[in-house]
Amino acid sequence: MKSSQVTIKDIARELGISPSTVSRALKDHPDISQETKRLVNELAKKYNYKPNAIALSLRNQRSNVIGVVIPEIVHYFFSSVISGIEEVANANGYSVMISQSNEDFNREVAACETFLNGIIDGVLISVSKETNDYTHFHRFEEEGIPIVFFDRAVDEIQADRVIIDDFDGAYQATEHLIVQGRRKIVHFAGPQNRLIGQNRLNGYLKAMRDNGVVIDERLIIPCDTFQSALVETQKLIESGLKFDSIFTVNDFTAAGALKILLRNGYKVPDDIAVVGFGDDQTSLMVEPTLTTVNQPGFEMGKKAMEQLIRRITQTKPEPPVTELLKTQLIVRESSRS
Amino acid sequence: MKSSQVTIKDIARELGISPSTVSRALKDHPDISQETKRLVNELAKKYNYKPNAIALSLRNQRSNVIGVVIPEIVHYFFSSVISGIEEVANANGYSVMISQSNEDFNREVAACETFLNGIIDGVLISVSKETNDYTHFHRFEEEGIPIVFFDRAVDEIQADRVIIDDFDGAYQATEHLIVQGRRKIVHFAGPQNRLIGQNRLNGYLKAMRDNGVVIDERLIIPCDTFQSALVETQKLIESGLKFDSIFTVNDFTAAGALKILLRNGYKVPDDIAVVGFGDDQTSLMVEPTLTTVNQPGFEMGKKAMEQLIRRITQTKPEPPVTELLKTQLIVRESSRS
DNA sequence: CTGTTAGCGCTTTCAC
DNA sequence: GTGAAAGCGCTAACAG
Repeated sequence: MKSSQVTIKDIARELGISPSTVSRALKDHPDISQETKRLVNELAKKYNYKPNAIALSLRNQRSNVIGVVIPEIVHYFFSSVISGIEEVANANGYSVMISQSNEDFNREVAACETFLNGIIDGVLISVSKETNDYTHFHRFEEEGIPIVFFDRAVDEIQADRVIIDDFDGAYQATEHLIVQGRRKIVHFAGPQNRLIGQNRLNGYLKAMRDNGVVIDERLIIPCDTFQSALVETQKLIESGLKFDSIFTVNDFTAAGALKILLRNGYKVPDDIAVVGFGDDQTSLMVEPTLTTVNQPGFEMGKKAMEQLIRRITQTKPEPPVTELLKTQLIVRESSRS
Repeated sequence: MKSSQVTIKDIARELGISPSTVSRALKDHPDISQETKRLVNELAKKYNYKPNAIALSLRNQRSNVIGVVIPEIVHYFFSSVISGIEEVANANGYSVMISQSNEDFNREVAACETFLNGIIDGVLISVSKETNDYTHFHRFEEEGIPIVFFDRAVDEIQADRVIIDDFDGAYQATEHLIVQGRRKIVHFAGPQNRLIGQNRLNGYLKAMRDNGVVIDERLIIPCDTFQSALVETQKLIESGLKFDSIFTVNDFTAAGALKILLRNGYKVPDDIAVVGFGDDQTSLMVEPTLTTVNQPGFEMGKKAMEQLIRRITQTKPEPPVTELLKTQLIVRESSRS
């Protein structure tokens, strides 16, 4: 933000006309003569004139900047969401400001504080795992700044949300295994204090019941990282429990399970089938390729941003909307009989 | 950016004093009486007053916002860099605006254009693979906006850079293979219009020469994605050329090569050793685990942001600085004899 | 100790 | 068809 920017004043001075005329000429205002417009535009191009976004923001009370509060960018899913957000933002003249909470409550609050300084027109939020107090979100409501929650929503706040149909995704994945003839299906489950973990477990349970498969509680194991999957899978094998497949809460966990299975001499999918969740890039890279559930992250980002723009530009208030995005089962080698 | 924000004027009106007094009171200016300060601060707290960042930016000619132009956030490495950038930015009161080029030249130019609207104090850039024309970068120089390049720099622009010692990393990786007794080492090389691709190739070449290994040009193949590695590795095998190891420009390419090798019945590392670059999460998940070169992404982000802040706040011009970050060879199963 | 004024860059009434 | 003036929110020089 150094001083060398050309302003409307500079052009006006050089042409011996007033700033207001220049402003109008640049916006092709009908009152201005063709000749003046020509002169102004010529000079603007020559000096690479760009309207000063900050001055515009101050004047218009709109910055065309939106804020994103997101747990951790380093997950493929979240970075896909950001790409979707950016896609729609760019297409509509918005810029995107990003702040990570790193799943830490205090950082989330700090991120929201920063966004309350008047610079943003609206905010997209995915709530951190730690968060149980929602006052920092209320501040946006007070200021009249629209919020759209994505992926991780909060019931206590009246706002739009775009979320994944985790239940259905897990249901499809489990039913797929059953259709392939599997019955002793292990589930490596996510944390049960979060909806996402609950919904995926519930989808698994429902699919089992609907298909008359006996549920063995011992096959439902809390495990949601690559590292813990290495440990838990080995324990599972050594436990002597019979199982013919594993459905995991995410792809990293599946990759860990897969690795340990192979190292113990199991054939995948012949002996044990493996299904992940998320359609992370990794699912294509492991050998055999991993059956998984596609989470439309990019799509989610797009929808969330579209909804936010709708809120920012709406004239009359409308009730909050929840958009549920469908998942898609992607069958690959790790489960194909 | 709705209207409900409390301003200095509002507080002044309610207290029957002037806006300037309020402004001064809020900054604890020595001229203002304790009583007035108390009154002002009380009201400010009561109404949740926050200084309007946009007005401040316009006034100070500094926004405390920086821009980041980055190829693709969805790579673990780049998102680590962003985390590093954010870490330092937050600690110093800066906000971060992100724009992805998706390795597309036109999008990179568009991203730069947007950042030229006066909203940013400085910019961090990692150049897209496609970029061969650098005029859009020059615009920042003209406007007096400092640039720091990270990871993918450009010789044609005089600016700070924080880069990985790609040459040394590639040298170490290659020498490691040689020490393991490999001689016919394939290199899947990155684009040669980027320093990063050049340096990694050069490191490979130097290590070969230093160790008296004959260089076979046919074993140097342009290939830098998972998908292309699937194709190129198969072609390589079918070509009948003899090789005993592959060193790739990144881990995804290594993962692709690994997959095809295994599918063709090769044992890794017994028949063919594979070494990647980047220490992506994937390198641990594939089977066997992948020997790779650690790139300190988070560190890079921090250093780049620190350097940018130095530029933004510097009083007298100083010559450009290049910071070279050391890599570390991580030996895993894919190359251990 | 506090108020007035001017101005950051831009637009938009209102006036001629 | 064009200009002058006011104001978005804030601050700093200048006056008292």
